[in-house]
Amino acid sequence: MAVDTLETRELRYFMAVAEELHFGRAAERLGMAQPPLSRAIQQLERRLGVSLLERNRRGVSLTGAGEVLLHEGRAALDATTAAVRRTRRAGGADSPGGPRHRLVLAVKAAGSHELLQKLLDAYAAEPDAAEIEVLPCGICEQEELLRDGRADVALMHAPYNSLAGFDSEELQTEGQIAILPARHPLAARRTLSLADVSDIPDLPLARWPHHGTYPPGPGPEVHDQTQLAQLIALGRTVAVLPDSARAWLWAEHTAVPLTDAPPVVTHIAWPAHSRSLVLAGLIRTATQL
Amino acid sequence: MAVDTLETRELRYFMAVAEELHFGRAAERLGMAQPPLSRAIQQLERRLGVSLLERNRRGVSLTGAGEVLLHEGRAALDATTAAVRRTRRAGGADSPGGPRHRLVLAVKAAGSHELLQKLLDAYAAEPDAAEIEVLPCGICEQEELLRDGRADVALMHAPYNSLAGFDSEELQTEGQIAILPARHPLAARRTLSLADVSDIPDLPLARWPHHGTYPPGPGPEVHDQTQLAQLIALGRTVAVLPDSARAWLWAEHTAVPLTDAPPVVTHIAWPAHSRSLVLAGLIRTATQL
DNA sequence: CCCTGTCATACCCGGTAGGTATCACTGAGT
DNA sequence: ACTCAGTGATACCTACCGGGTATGACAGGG
Repeated sequence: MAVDTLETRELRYFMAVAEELHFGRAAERLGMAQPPLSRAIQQLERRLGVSLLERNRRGVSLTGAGEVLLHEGRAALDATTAAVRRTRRAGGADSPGGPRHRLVLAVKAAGSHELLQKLLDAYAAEPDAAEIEVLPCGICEQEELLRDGRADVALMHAPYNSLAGFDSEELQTEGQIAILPARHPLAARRTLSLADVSDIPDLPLARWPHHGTYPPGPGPEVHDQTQLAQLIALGRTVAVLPDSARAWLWAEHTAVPLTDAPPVVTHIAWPAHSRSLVLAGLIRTATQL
Repeated sequence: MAVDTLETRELRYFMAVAEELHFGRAAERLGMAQPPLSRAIQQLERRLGVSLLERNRRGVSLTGAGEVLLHEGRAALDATTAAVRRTRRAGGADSPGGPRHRLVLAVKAAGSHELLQKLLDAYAAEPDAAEIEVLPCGICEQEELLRDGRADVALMHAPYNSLAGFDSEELQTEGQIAILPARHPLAARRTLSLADVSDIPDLPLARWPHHGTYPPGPGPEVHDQTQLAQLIALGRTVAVLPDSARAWLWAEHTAVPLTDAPPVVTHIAWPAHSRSLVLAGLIRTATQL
């Protein structure tokens, strides 16, 4: 093999070891025996001319170069699986007499429902509209879905989502509100500040998972809107959300505008290298809403 | 092999065929015989369950899925070679007693020389400064260098460079000037508009290569600043450039501010997934200039 | 009608990825 | 201190498959 190539297989092997930090478990995860895995990693290190793993007594740790390959390799593997997924999708819909591409649009479940509705309606009215599959997902998951090709385009919400690495267009800006139990004293206020709601002794701020982990804090951990709504209704927590959350308020909830919360900007985002005409049509529709 | 994997080798093979649209030439480029290449592509198509190439009599053309794989595969291959390059760099400098990472900074040759100088000086004064290798490159080449890992960070100039797919911070904004032959009548003006300089019959606008190709137009094709300077001095062309180009004007040149040209914004840009501490240090220095 | 250019098929060979058995080493527990 | 459990490395074997050569099938062009 050429000395400066890196096969997908080798990369998968290395990622498994780098994540498990244990050859045996990594081999098990890969569905193979440990010795060939050890050998494969050694060959990889020899070919790259770089030491990737520190074999200590009792376990394995990453060298500096190993850390780099862990990060860069993740991006490369994601790009590869994205290529497979998007090619398969393009091929499956590639019927004769006009390619009927289908786009997968990732949206935070129940986020900006109104905007999504308007977008889908407007796009469906376009003359050469493709089929749009809506893929609901958790917070922050859009980025991963775009990167590994499970989605082609996403609605994202700055500053909750990071637009880094994607192309995007701004769609709408909204203020944020605090959603409180209606019986709480603060619910009577006309406006609130972030400081007001972040330090209520009997009403700690709810915590959402961010890239799989919850930020530290006293508040309850919630992972969907229903859980959150219930906890607020029960007077156990308070949440800060974009204006459009008013659409699903319960009777036991009160929404109070926040004066100093950063505005939430909804973007339509897609992988920067996309060149699909279908995607371009959807983006055009979205920006003209 | 698992049915949903795509080996780097297969991707390289497909890219060669997709670009050459000819199995024989592609095989030659890959340094192999044609039959195994044909077979490899067939296996790939079978495993993906998608037809990638249309084998017409007398040649080959891409199907829709093939077009998608050509684009997505390019990104995936770039990400893979980037992983190798960056890992090698990290490993080479990984001497005991403190990793001495080295960053590669891509800059448009002779672009914003003053800013670059300030940045390098300021960064070198930092307590834990790494070594910065400056990689001069042609117009628009920064993006490619960042994508395939030959560079870690770049100075880019919106709107000439596209920041799509990268993280970036704004460093400076400057106006644009027209650089004319000093003896030309328009050189006497205090200011000019874009319309003034884009339609001078005897002085067509010079054309720079953009991603390898020249835009159409009557002006001369130039690919470096010296060529351009000479053609202007000879009274053959006019150019629109950022303010900082005043630094290298010749005696035979006259710079006239443009009133309606879009401002040029210099950014420092890096791959969105970068997590390197060394890079973070350089970026911090840059934004505090 | 042959000849040329193109991609596909048939067949063979060698390298190598992967399996099993085992070794070498080290830390923990008694 | 000795053993034992757990780790990664080594040795060796096998089977698969990636790659080569020879050739076929087919279409256009002179």
